[in-house]
Parts: sequence; C-alpha cells; structure tokens
Amino acid sequence: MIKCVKCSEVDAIAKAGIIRGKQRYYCGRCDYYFTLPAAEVSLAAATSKKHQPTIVDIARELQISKSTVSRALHGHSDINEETRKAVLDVAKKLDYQPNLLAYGLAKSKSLTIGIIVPEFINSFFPYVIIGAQEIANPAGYHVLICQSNESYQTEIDNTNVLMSSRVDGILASLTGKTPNVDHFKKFERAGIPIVYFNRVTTDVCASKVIVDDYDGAYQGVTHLIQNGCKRIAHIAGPQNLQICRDRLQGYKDALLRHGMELNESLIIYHDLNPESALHCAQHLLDAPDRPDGLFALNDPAAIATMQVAKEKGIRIPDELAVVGFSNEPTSALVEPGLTTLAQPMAEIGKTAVNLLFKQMNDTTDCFIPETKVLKTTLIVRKSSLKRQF
Amino acid sequence: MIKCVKCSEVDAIAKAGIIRGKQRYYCGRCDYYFTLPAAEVSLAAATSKKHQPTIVDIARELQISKSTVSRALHGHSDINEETRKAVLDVAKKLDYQPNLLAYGLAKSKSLTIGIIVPEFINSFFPYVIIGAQEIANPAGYHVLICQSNESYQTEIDNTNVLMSSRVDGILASLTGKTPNVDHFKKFERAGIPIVYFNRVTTDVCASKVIVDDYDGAYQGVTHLIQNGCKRIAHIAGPQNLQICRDRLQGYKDALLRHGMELNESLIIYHDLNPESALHCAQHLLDAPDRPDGLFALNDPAAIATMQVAKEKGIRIPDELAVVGFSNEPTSALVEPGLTTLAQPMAEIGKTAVNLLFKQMNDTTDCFIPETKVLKTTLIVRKSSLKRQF
DNA sequence: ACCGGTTGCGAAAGCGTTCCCGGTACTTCT
DNA sequence: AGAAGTACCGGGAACGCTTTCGCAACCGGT
Repeated sequence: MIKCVKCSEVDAIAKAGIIRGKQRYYCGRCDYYFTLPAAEVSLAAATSKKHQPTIVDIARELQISKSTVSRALHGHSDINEETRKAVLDVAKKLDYQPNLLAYGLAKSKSLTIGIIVPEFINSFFPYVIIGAQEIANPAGYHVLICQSNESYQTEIDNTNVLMSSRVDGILASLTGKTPNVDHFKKFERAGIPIVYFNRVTTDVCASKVIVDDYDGAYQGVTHLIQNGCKRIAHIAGPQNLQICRDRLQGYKDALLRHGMELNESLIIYHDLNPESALHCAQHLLDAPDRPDGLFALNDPAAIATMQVAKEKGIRIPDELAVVGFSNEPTSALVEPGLTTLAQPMAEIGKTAVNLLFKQMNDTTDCFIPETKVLKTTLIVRKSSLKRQF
Repeated sequence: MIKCVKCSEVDAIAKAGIIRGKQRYYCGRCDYYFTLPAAEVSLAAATSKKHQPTIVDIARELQISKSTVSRALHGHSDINEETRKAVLDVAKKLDYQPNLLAYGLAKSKSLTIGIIVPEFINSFFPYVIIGAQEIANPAGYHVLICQSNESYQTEIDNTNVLMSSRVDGILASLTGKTPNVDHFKKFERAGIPIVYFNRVTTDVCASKVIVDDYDGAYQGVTHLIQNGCKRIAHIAGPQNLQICRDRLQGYKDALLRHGMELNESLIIYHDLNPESALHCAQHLLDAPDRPDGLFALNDPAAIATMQVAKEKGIRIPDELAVVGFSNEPTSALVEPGLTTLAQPMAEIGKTAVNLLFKQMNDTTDCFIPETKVLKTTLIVRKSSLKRQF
C-alpha cells in the first residue's frame, strides 16, 4: 500500500492524476501531493560527465570559505599571504580551471571580443585577426571569430551569436552585400563598443580603422599611367562599402588629374565572391577595345584577371599591366609578381583592438568615435612594368 | 553627531576602525557595527552598461513566472499555445537575446566547440574550419578558434582557454613542436571529447580524421619517377607528427619499390615555420649534387622551393620537378602550376565535427575512438612534367 | 585598560538560466 | 457526484563565480 511521504498515513491516500508519466498521490491528512521517489536509478553511469573542480572544492579542501578562495585567486587585498599560497597550491593540485561562464555571469563581462569578417580564405583577414589577437590575448581577452561568408544574412546571424555570447566588444568588417548596419545597432543599445575596420560604411557613428584607400588607388593608377598605360580599367567593389567607393574615386581622380578621360565601360563591378572575380576578368578582356592596364580593388581580383589573361594569351605586363591592393603573400608568388598597395594588415588588427579597449575603458557616457587611417605602400613588381616603355 | 542606523541612538556610538577607507561605527546599545551609507553617488552615469533584457523582464511584462517563459522559449510541452505566442511576441519586442553564459552555467554545456589549429595563414586550415562550421552551426553550436602559431606553449595556453570556456568538444591539429598530448589529457579527464585531425600523433587514444598520407606520398613520388626524375628529394616535416612520418615513409617506399636508392642527404627537415621553408629550399638547391625532383610535405614548402629555384635560375620542371601536398588554391596560381595531392579540406572539417557529435551523444561510458581516413587525389599540373621526357 | 585602527575571513545576495516538483483548475470517466 | 486524469503554471534550488558587508581577533598608543 502507498504511504504518505510526510505522515506515513496509508488510508488517506488517493490517486491524483498522472504527472510526467508517473502516478501522483494525494494525502488527505497532510493536504499534500507527491509522487513516489524514483527508485534511485542506482547507476553512477549517469556520471559520465566528470566533475570539474570549482572554488568550492578548493574551499572545502582547505576548510575555508569560497569568498576567500576567490580573493586568493585574484590577488585581491584583504587576504593573508599564507592563505593565498595554500589556495594556489590546492588549485594547482586539483588542476583548477576557472569557469569563464560563471565568471562572465557574475561580472557581466565575458572577457571575449567578437570579430566578424566576411571571409578568411584569403590571407588578409587572417593577418588582421592575428594582429588583433596579439593585443587582445595578453590583455586577458580571447577572440571569437565569425565569418559571414560574404552573406548578409550570415552576418546578421553572427551579430546575434555575439550578442548571445555577451562579448565585451566587437570588431567588424562588412560583407559586400550589407546595405546598412542596423543589425549592429543592438550593440550600441547594449553599450557594447564596436570598431569597424577595413570594410566600413559611412553612415555609422563608430570608431573605425581604415587605410587611405583613396590615396592608395590614386598612387596605383598613377603608377600605371607613368608606365605607359592608355586605357586603364578598374575592377571596383560593391558601392555600399566606403572602401570601394574611395578606391573608385582615387582611380577616377588619378585619371582626370593626368588628363585621361573616364570611360565607364572600363569600370566593372565585382561583388567580392570568388567566382565573380573571374566573370569580371572575362568580361574585361573579351571587350572589343581591351584595356592595357588594370587597377583591381584587391589582390585576389587582380590575380584572377592575370589567370584569365594568361589563358587568353594576353601578355602581362606588356599587353596588360596590373596593380592590385593589399599585398597578400600570394601576390609575390604569381608570375609575374603583382604590383600592389601594401596594407599593414597586422597593424590594422592591433589598432582596432587598441581603439576598442580605449572605448571599453571609457567612463564618460558620451564616447567620441575615432577614425584611424593607416597608410598604404606601393610595392612595385613586374606585373606593371611594361618593357617597351 | 552620528546616529545609529538602527536605533537612532547618538550617545552609545563609538568609532570602530576604518574599513575599506571608510569610518566605521559601533552602537553599544544595538551591539551593531555600521558605516555611513555612501551619499548616494547620484549619477546614473554608472549605468553606462545598459541592461540587456532577460527572461525575467519578459515574465514581468506578461505577469507570469520566468519558468513559464523559459518553457515557452524552448518549445517545451506543458505550455499553453497562447502563452507561448505571447512570450515570443514580447521576446521579439524587447529584442531578447538569451544569455549563453547563464545557459551554459545552468546546463553545464556551452554550445561551443573549440578548434585548435597551428596556423591559419595558409588556406588549408581555414577551409577545414569552414567545413566544420557548416556542420556545427546548423546544429546550434558555434566555434571558438584558437591558433597556436606553431608554438607548443601557445598550444598549451589554448587548451587552457578552451577548458575555461567549458567547450563541449574539441577539434585539434597539433603544432610541429608538440612532443606529446599531455596537455589534452585534461579534456579526457573532464569527459570532453576530442577529435584530432590532420596533424595527429600516434600515442593517443582518440578519434581522428586524417588523409591517407602514406598513399598520397607514394602516389606523388611515383609520379615524379614516372616523369623521369632520378634524384628525388623530400622536404619532410617534424617527425613528432604521424602525418609527416607517413609522408616520409610513402616517399621512401615509392623510391625503393621502383628500384631507386634512398639517399638521406636528399631528405631535409622542415619545422613548419615559414622561414624554415626557405632555408630548406636554399639548402637543397645549393647542394653540389642537386636533386632533379622534389616531393614536399605541403604546398607552401613546395612553392617556397619554386621561388628559390626561380631566383637561382633553375628551370621547373625540366631541372627540378616539384610535387606538393594539399592543393591549396595558391598551387594553381604559381607558375608553373604546382602538381599536388588534393586533400578534401572542407570534408575533413565536416567529418571531424560529425565524429565529435557522435562522441558527444554517446551514452555508453566506454566510447571506442574511430579513425576516418580520407583519400587524396593527385592533381597534375606543369611543375612535374619534364619536357624532354 | 581601553579606544581607535587594522587584518583577514565568512555569510549571503546576486548574475540569468534550467529544471524539478508541487499546486490548482479544469475535464473526463464511472 | 466523486474519483481519476489532464493541462498549465509558479516557486525555488542549482550552476560557479564575484562582491558587499558584517564581524572577530589582533595591534598599538595613551
């Protein structure tokens, strides 16, 4: 017979429904509902997930309170030197690893900064990330990398992931399809600082790290002109990105400044997908009135064009001089070497994190965003040096 | 005069030390210690960190309990359809983002898998990571990427970071300097599954994803032999890595099988640092009795050698035929195109995550590790096709 | 001897979730 | 009509950590 778990009464027990698959009983005397305790599923087999040592374990071992352990582990004041040593010893003995989840919850900070990049197949972004880590890691922060794969939707998803992860700051570089930065507004609302780098938009009030794209483009195109190019094409990027607009403008101004005319048919737009680069190249080189010079918005596009030119038997640089942008390692490997505008990639990452930290430590409620503009350097290789000139 | 905060007594008050910089008082009547409440530092300026909506906010808005909200957000049973809709609406209205830290703490799982790679400058690892994300993300997991920068110490640090982050699983590829995997043992102890990929060691009992390195090397070297090479060199990797030992063995066996003799002076060891590749190449090509063929353990080493050869005026493939390993995109860009053994990079990532998930969902206490061996494909380009042959 | 000050530690309240369990109001059998 | 079952919901402990604040013990000067 069923006994009440409280009064051990037997007679006043009535069935009171099934709950979560188990019979429930009601004791009329105690006015108490209960289910029979599940017969102690004896297996410690359910203990597959081993217990990780916590500060409570350390505290128990030393017969002190967890507050003291916490203080000891953080070099807090208000702690006896011997106690601290003892705690540290036990921590090492137990191989204690602080639980960052709990830490983050308690402190409302995750010690993590999120980085959103459009891709990391080409070396540009990896180098930036490495630069960022070089500053972030020593400061005790680690880095959560999200790549948007040049997809706007993925970028949005990534912002949500970073939001849920409660990152303390964001470094972001946009996709070529990102029409606006509304999906980043939530970070502002939450007081999480953002620094945009490289691929930024103009319509946002935030800190930015960019290079002088206009100047770089201007230099690159001028170089082509000085090397005898008469018809200089430009593979431009999506015009939602300031970086692409600036490079385009630099291209245009360089031409005009040197008394050359603008020819819209020589400007072709690349959506930054790898296949698109090949299409642009095809299109450009198939044109009846082929260009004899090309300034591409980035190295991969320049290199893709060189490949296509090669297939078509177009000689580089004599028939087509090429200048890229970024100086990714590959640009030194292709044949002929690609003339390009070197970007200080690691420097970009470092600068961005420094700016982020500055903003994170800012106590004044109205932080004034800052834009750092780094310089590019023209690296001349063979792809732009016409022989007959 | 000072009043007791409890009884408002004035006379029985005595000073009782300074604590944390503030004067403390003692009321003899109440037997009570107190400090004066800090004059309400009126600034809401300290509220710079805005409040993020939580389930409690949703609950308050709807006048229900947070338990109900939690159930609603997770499509739990035991919830009225209308209630759920209401919760979802409010959640959307408030732009609620679940706090992954709190979730992780409560559930003892972080929905994160950690990936440790030795570097991500070359494209191999990025592609693997993309493959991994393609499986992990749809399953609700995100990926924490750590790069060890070919440093053993950094790799150890990375394991600690991932341990602290309480990742639910690990994908790891070792540095060329990692002597053993003791630093990964803590994951085993904690019951956190690991899958090693690509750069693995033999002395560990865990799931692995590798390619058939021996076979790939054998194929590559055989291809060189069939193309008329008589003195085939090998840039080998650190012998702590099984992958490097296998490729070396494949090289040796291919030579022996084809009646060629082994020449230790033609084997040179690369520590996987970028500069080291150039040294190896220099050394190899400066030798009095220069090789006429090269099988390099990876594409970057092969390409570095091609660069050095070019500088020295050594013609490829006629004077030196080259075969790499991996088929990174760059290998198609260099001149001549690099013959190489294609690895299914994204596939490696996907397979590894699948294996990891399998192990994570395994309930039996004794999980049997599994090793998946993927196939390589010889991609023939011009770097290995001697003309006079 | 007493008072004011110092040092070191413990108790407990959060942080935002999940989840177990108990409770209520209602429905459906007999 | 009353017993048995169903559908939902709320309370509250737990996760591992930080942090505030109270308190005891001790120290040194008058």
